[in-house]
Amino acid sequence: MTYEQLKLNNQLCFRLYTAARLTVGAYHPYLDPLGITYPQYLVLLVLWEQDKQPVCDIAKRLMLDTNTVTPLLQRMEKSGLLRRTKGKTDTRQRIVSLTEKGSALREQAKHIPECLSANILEKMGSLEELTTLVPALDKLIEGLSER
Amino acid sequence: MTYEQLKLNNQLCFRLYTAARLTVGAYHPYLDPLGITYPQYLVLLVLWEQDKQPVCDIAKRLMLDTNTVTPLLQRMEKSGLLRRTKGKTDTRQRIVSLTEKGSALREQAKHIPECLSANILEKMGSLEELTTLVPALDKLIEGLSER
DNA sequence: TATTTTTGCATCGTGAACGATATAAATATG
DNA sequence: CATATTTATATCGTTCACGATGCAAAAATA
Repeated sequence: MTYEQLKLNNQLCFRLYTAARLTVGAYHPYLDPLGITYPQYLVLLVLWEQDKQPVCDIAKRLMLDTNTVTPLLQRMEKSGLLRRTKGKTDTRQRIVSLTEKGSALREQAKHIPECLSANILEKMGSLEELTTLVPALDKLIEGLSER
Repeated sequence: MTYEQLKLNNQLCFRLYTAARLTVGAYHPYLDPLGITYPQYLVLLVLWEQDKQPVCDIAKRLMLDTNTVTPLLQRMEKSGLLRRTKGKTDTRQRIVSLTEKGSALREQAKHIPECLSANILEKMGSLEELTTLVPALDKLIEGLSER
């Protein structure tokens, strides 16, 4: 019995960790001109789908905790992408809503997904294998996220 | 033509990003008792395979830059897991070698991969789908990492 | 050999992630 | 109604990830 399983190349998690890092990196050429980071882009995706959400709903959607999301939102408020107002029914809540600037970015971001697909397609030859990733990742995420 | 592609649920990268986070998180119960983080575990995996490597080789192996790896190694040196000595043939290099403590951790870490597999198996029912991830992730990583 | 370029490592600053902890408001329970 | 618990958010500290930059040693080139 050796240490075979302790070899880096046998580790699924390292692949996920690396693939995620590199994929986020592939967004840089498209997000830099908009002046936003990838996590900020994710927040915008959520708000573009539905504006005016409390912090906890955004956090749930991104599967992050508020201690990650709150500072993220504060930075985004500072850069004028959104506003954080006190909730009316529940005064503990902070309702996050897009500013004009935040809303307008949607139009500029519209083509990012296809740009990225094209980019990856060019580098990989085919997107076939990537689509097979989706259900497996979903199952993994579901398994690891249940309490 | 709508903003369909801008929906969070249609984003592969978000899945990768989330799956990676959650999987790293699944290591916590096993790494915390050893007093190391996941990136530190990765460094140890590399050094356990081959001791006494220059910083750049470790960085290459982990597909990270030295500006990430150097502080990581400095912290690990501080906690007594490794040493960083000046290279003899090439004095620019810093040769990283395991200490007694760093080497000894290997025995304790030996069962982590199978613990994690068992853990995930329990939560997902089957590991079948996960093995299909490996070749797709490898191809993605290769595509995104070429210069 | 002298000069240029590249390489290996380090430092700095910023933005995340996340554990731990705090606080006030809402809700549940006695 | 009073008290206990939960919930929504925030703050703090540590560790990463990474762009930008600096520096000295090695390698390449003139």
